[in-house]
Amino acid sequence: MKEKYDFQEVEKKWQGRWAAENLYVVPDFSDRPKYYCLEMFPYPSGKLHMGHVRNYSIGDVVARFKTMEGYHVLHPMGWDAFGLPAENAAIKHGGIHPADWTVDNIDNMREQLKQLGISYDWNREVATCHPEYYRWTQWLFLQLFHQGLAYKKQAAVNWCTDCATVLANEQVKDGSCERCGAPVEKRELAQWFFKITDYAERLLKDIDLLGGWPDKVKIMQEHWIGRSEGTEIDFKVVGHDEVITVFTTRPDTVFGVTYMVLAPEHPLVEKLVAGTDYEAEIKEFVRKVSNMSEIDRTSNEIEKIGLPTGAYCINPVNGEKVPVLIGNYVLLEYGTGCVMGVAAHDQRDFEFAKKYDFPIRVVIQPPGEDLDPAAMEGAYEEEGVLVNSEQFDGMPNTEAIKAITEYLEQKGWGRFRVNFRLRDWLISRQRYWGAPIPIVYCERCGTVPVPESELPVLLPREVEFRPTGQSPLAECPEFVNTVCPACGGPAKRETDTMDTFMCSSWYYFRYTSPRETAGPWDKAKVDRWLPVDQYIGGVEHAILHLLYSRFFTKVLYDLKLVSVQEPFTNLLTQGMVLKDGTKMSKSKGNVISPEDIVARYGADTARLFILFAAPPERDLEWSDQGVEGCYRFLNRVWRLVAPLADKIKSAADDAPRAKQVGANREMLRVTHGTIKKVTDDIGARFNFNTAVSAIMELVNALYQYKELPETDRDQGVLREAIDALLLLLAPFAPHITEEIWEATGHTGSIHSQPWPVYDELAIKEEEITIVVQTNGKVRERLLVPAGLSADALREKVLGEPRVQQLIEGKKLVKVIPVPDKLVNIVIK
RNA sequence: GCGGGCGUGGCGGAAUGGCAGACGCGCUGGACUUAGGAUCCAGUGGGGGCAACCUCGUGCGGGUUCAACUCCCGCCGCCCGCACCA
Repeated sequence: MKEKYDFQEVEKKWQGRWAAENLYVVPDFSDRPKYYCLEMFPYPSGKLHMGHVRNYSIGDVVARFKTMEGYHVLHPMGWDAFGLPAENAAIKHGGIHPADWTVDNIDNMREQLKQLGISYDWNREVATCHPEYYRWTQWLFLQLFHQGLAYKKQAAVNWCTDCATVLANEQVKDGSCERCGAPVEKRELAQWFFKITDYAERLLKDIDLLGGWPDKVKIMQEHWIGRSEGTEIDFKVVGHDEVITVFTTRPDTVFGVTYMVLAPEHPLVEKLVAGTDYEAEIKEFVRKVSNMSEIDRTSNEIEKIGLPTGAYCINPVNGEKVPVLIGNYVLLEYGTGCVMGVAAHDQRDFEFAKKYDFPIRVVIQPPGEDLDPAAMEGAYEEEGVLVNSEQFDGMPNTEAIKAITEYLEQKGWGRFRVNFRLRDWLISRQRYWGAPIPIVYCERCGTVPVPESELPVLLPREVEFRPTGQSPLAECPEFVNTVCPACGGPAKRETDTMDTFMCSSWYYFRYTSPRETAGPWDKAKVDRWLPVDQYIGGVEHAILHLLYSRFFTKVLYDLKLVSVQEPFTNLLTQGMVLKDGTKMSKSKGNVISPEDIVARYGADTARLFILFAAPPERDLEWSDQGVEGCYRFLNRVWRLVAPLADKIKSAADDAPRAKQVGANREMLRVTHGTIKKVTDDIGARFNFNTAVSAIMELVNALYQYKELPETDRDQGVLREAIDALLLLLAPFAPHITEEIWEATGHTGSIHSQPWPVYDELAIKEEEITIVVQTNGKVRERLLVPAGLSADALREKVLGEPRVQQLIEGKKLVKVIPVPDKLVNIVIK
């Protein structure tokens, strides 16, 4: 073994050998229990960033650990390779084709991942932009289409002005594009949607099945789905043959309605004002509102404005005529796009009514109080008893919710209804670099799905990349013009491509049979591997990717294409990598490049630091000095073993544990205690940072131990300790441990060894230092035999002269013995 | 506004309700050395004491308990998510 740790040489050597020996290639089937360890695949943006390094280092520890524990582990990697940056690069730099740009980036990043020594089965690599992959993305689209789950409709959709394409609801953040931050507008366009709302109830209910997910993510999804129970009530419009249907969660307040507000874009508005004095003003207002950016529109600061339409509608329960307005705060997308105004019992309505002088009618009376509408300073939203509500007077409002709904149903004026916040998933994108939607429009046959046998609908290579608001495919006649699969007549292809979240909603199935050509996957293989046992990635995907993937899995389950209802059993959302307290970004100039770190310290150091510096789900503060420390530690391990390697080689195979005494006994104890702690920290707690610190402590103990005179130590004990050290460290620092493993005379890769098992007997202490407290304060430490019962411990401690001194002259109130830990003596 | 998380030395962070600060960084001292920014050893929360020790200490204020960083209640601060949801 060389005297000095040359990480470059070591890492290169083993990366080459692992690849040559196919060490990480996983067979499809095995008798061993399976374990599917998956990290979110990256968008091939060019280079890995520290977030990737963290994500994949965590996954690699889990995968290697589970492999050593004897599981048949699937640990694949691939590329979320369609998407805007490639196309934007083509627009910006001319000359470079998105496909070439993407392939170059993939090659580059694959190389980086290999340099990190992550144990991927590269035979299973997939890239979503590959025709053999998107062929099946298109195939899956067709399955949804045939199920009636894919449909095209004209709708006011989110339009990113910068990306020049529509966005899904989930991709709009604070009224801006989630990706580029540009303002989002509303546009009326015909777009393809997936009916994820059909699955809203199941997506919500099955959150219960996600025991291994962080509560935070589950709550976010719950909120996003946003189930609420309420009542729909029909209000007839005076003088029109129209009905305004309103959704409310408070049908108990229906007798308190004094006006009605529609969303400006509500389809009825135009009809109600046509030909009236109000028409001009309303139309002007609607135009103004719909031209506002999403940011301004949804801002809380904005003043609530209402305009009368001149129309009136009839409250079915009391026959009252109430005015119909439009209001800028009413959202067309939610509920039925209108709100009934109950000023007395809704704070927002209250303020609105004050501003426009609508009557405030109390219909819920708080217990023991008499609300005076004139004196009210805010709405009363709590529970109470109904008043001014005819036959419902005197009923507690919680009961009235049900009773009034039943009454309305009986009369045919309304109905119980569950409403969701979740909208259908808009999957059309007016961009080039995505999977084409496999649909053809024929003048005679209408919308015709491309037959499965004609997939994939290939992306043409030669197109113009100008962001015009139309897909570049639309300007490519060779692509657009086709024949109708149904009648053979001339037809035009759909030119929108699919949201890339569609590609990433099923890739984890594809890994199980990545080269399958007869279908998207081989059912037996999918059944072998799914569900994913551990999924690891950033929280930023808490809603988008994870919700879409759950939706896909449920659809595929219903189609009997997969046998699981949920794709990911356990989810770990890793924290961000920060520098100087903030996210690394080019503009802040605080980016640390993984390449530099690997070049300077090696992959093992980089991985070790990132796992040591913080628990995985918390944010991690980057520290150059911390990296130095980890580098020092690996050097320390090297220097510990280097001079001993030859001796260890020739040591006996087994240290006779039972016979060891003194320092040897202690060394064994530390060794096995460390095995126990590290096994628990990785396997049960995912606390890699404390696992690493336990290994560091083992190394510290070994440094002490090796300084002993040779006659005082046992070669077998030393060897056992060093073997354990290497095995425990192997998932974190795979290269250096492999090198030392070989140098200490082992044959076969360390990564194929069984995980060490601790010996209960070796850990067992004969004597333990316990703490003696009086009134909860530490006063003494005593060495007592291990395993004393509570009673024996009490007697033993009270019998000690030093303890006698402590309690002398005091009144003994109580003694609490905690075996092997402490004794607390309560005295007065 | 609603929901979630966090708050512990100079720093990153440890502590199934049971010795607060493991491990690492930094710092201080020592050893080795021509030299060390290498390595090894020791020390390192505040205050007090020559010392054994004493005392205070986990954002703040209460509570439960023999015992609270940990559990409960009320605040304060920071971070994240959602946000006119009818």
